[in-house]
Amino acid sequence: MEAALDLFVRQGYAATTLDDIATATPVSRQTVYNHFGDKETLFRAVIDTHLNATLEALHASADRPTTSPAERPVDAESQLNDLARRLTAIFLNPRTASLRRLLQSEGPRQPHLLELWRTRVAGPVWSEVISQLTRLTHAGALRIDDPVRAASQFIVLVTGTAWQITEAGVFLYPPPPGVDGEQLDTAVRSCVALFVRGYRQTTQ
Amino acid sequence: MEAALDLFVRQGYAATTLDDIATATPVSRQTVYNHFGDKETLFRAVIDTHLNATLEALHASADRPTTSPAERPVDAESQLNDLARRLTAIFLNPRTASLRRLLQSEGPRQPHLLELWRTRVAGPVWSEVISQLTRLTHAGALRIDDPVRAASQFIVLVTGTAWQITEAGVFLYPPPPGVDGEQLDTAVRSCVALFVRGYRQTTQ
DNA sequence: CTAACCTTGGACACTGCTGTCCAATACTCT
DNA sequence: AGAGTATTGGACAGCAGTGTCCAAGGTTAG
Repeated sequence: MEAALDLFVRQGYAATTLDDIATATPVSRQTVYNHFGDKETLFRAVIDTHLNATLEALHASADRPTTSPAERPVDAESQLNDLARRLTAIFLNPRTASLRRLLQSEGPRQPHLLELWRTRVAGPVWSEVISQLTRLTHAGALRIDDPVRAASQFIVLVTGTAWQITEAGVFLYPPPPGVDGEQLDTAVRSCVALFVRGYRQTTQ
Repeated sequence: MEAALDLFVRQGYAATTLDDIATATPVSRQTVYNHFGDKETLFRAVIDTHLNATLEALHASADRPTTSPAERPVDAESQLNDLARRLTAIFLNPRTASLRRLLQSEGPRQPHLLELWRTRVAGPVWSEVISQLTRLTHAGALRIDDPVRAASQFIVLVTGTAWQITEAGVFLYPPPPGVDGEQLDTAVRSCVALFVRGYRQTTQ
């Protein structure tokens, strides 16, 4: 299954043959047909499986931080750094990243898959960011008029930067810089710092 | 040619047949073969053509703002708003957007195309942003220690927001909101405002 | 008008992929 | 060990797409 996902991601649905999958896998082509009957069905099963795995990882990650609630000092920057770290972790998780790429290339022809992604993955992430930001605003640590917009900016900053540094190679100027965890961390932290500075004193 | 680009973008290279292209086009399949001889050659020609068009548009856009040089008041926010507007214009230009999507899906198998994009499109954009930021820093309007990082953040904020609002549909929570020029403009301006607030007083 | 050239559509060989069938083999469970 | 089940590889039909060929029209220029 991971092999299938990998091939679909790297070569696209149309260009991936069942022979490719079979040879990259401990099972034979015939067995694949026995199980799924169809290339299309296999494809959906692959997506489904990995989407569910992503969802579980997401929920597991969502449960963790709630354990240390609002009692601790409202240091906006450090809290947002935590949030940003979680965001990048989700974003860069190999499974999630592959799934994202696959949906991006093959999604337009699978609208219900996009819908699933939106409601089950993007939705929770957004609402978590929004709720954290409003909480920090109510606590007086930030001053945010439009939490949705601020959340959008936060997400764009953090994930965009993570994307740039890792998969970046594709479009950005400094050619593939060799993924460096430390470098990524400081870059993300710098984004959070920018965000906090921008939303600390003055209003929109 | 536009039709071919469109089909390649929407269906991917492998899934697009020459019959598709021929029927979407005023010429016949045979004529396509007479001109290009090969599907692969056609593909490269398509990319090449549109990449050159993108380059021309880019240079045309790059020439314009240089005409009003550094004499005018150093109002960081308005100048960066101009820059951001140009960035989004380039980013959302239909030709450029299609090309970007195509390179993203089909790029890994065409490394030299990626190289071209990097050096001829991404490179100039980055260096322009960097030079503007350093200029504003020297003029005392901003305080930026690491212009490359700041440029990265600026680009991520602006283009990421533009992407979210337009093509977004794909991944983000609020489903396709119907592209609204005004809405986009205020969102981008809000990003610039955030950036300026973040880089105005303090350092990092 | 005529000659050279280009386009068109239809036919076609060839290739590679999907999906099926089957007989041989390996595995599992009791 | 033995019955039932799953897996394997090989062969194969059907299909779709690429690239070629060609003969019939169209177009352009002298």
